[in-house]
Amino acid sequence: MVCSADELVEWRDFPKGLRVLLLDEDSQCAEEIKSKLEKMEYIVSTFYDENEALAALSSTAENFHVAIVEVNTGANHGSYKFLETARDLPTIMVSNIRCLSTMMKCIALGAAEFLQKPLSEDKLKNIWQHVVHKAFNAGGDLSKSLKPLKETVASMLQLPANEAEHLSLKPLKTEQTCSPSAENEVKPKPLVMNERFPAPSTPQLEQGERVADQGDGHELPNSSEEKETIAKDGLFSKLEKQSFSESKSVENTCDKSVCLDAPAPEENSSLGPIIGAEEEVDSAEGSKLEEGESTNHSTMSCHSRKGEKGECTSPSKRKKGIAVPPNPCNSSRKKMKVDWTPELHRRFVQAVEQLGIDQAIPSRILELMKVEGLTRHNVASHLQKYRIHRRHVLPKEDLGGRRNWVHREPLPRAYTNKPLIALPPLQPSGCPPPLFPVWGHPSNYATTSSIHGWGPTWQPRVHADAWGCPVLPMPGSCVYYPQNNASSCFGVDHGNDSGSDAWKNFLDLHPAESVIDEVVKEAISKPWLPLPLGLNPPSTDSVLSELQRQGITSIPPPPPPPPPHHRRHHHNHNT
DNA sequence: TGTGGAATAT
DNA sequence: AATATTCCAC
Repeated sequence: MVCSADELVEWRDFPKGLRVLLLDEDSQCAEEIKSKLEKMEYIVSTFYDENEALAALSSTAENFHVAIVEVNTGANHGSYKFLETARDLPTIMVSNIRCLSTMMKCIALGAAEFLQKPLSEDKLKNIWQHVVHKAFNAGGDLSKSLKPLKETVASMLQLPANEAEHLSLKPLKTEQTCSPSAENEVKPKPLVMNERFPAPSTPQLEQGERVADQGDGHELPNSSEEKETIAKDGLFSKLEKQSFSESKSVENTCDKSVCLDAPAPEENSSLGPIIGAEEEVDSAEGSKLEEGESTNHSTMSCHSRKGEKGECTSPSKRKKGIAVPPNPCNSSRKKMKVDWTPELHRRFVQAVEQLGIDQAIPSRILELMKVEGLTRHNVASHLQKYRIHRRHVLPKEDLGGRRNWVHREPLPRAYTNKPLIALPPLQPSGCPPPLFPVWGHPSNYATTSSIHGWGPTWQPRVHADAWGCPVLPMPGSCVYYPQNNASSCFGVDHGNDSGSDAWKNFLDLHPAESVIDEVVKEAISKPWLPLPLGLNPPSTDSVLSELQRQGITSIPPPPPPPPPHHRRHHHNHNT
């Protein structure tokens, strides 16, 4: 793995401070291992008796980051006991024996790895990987010693902690929970942490190493025995102390990200992929929103801001020059960018419909949407676009004489496509909708991001609302369009899916009632706008008759002609 | 103050 | 292009 100088500087004494619980009945052996570990600046606590070890563990569980336990065929049931007890401590089994079943058992019981003695320095040196792996892949029950570790590592990698959070274990799991029927099918490929932090032992060691029986190692960023002289605290020690005293190790993250980010494609080994996030660290107002919005990581993705590769700390960006201590914890957290997935958007549209286009204001929409973590700003922003789209697209389409949404060109495949996944019904008043999995990570659908349905080609079929995925008249359930199927919230996809013609027709002929409602409302409030049903000529008469047919007879006096909004104008406050 | 919205920034 | 931010009249 190629590391730049900066990187090396940053990580050179990385494993330093990692606390290792060493359990080996053979004191000789234990000493040996301990000595090696200490040479690498791991902090070792040796136990010759398993109960002792367990006792120590239970009293100060969080004091260890990793355990190395010796197994021998003999009376070692203890080893298993330890293994079974210390579940959340990454445990590496070591042994002289080569017994597949023993190995198997250890692994099955949760051992992080099974190493064959003798232990090479390389093997020992890299045990930190298990710690990191555990930190990022363990469930919610992260031991206290691992949490700070995780945060810091994430920080150093410019990986928003919260992102790391949901990337790790439970990542896009949500999907299953909310859409029971969403089986296997085309589910969005979850961006799992594993992809980023492959289990230490096996595959990921592409750098070659660590298969239980071979004893070799590879060079890691910290390949530095000679660096022992460095006075700096090891990362681990820093971590646990939570003494994020902005020691440069933290601040430098930016530079690091730069250098890590830059590397050639092929070299993106374990670190490569992780570093996707560059973002200026503006702690100040960043953290402001943080609390409020970061609450639901499951919903929002934390994208990094594009662009600014290197200038993470560009001073020019900071407001008022208020120097905020770069707390590693938030320093890497960014404002999250809401990804308006089809589901989220659908919710939005539904809320808008429910309120009526005229009553639809951010705060109310937000309320109706019941999406935890979503902010009024998010909604406002979306609403703005939504309105713009309506204003621009709808009328325009109308000009063509016939509505585009009437003649079906490219049929929004999302509505007709096979991978429809039924979701539990939306309860307008019920519990907040389960959040959807994928609005998470850019990388999840990087390839589809461009298709957000805004293109000129996009034509809602049922008018509904140009934008929206109309709420389909599916009794009791809605549809969720897996994001990876190249149709984002607007479900644009122009394939011809013959198999779903019936469905298409159904939709064409039976717009959802909510859609109709909306159409009616809009027709009432904005008679000057083209009638949306698309089935009628856009003449006033038609509109009126349609309305009457719907039982609506009272029509408010036409408000002054269009000029929609526009009030004061604006001066530039650019840059 | 806080909110809705348009204008702008990223 | 999609979102976030900023700005400003209420």
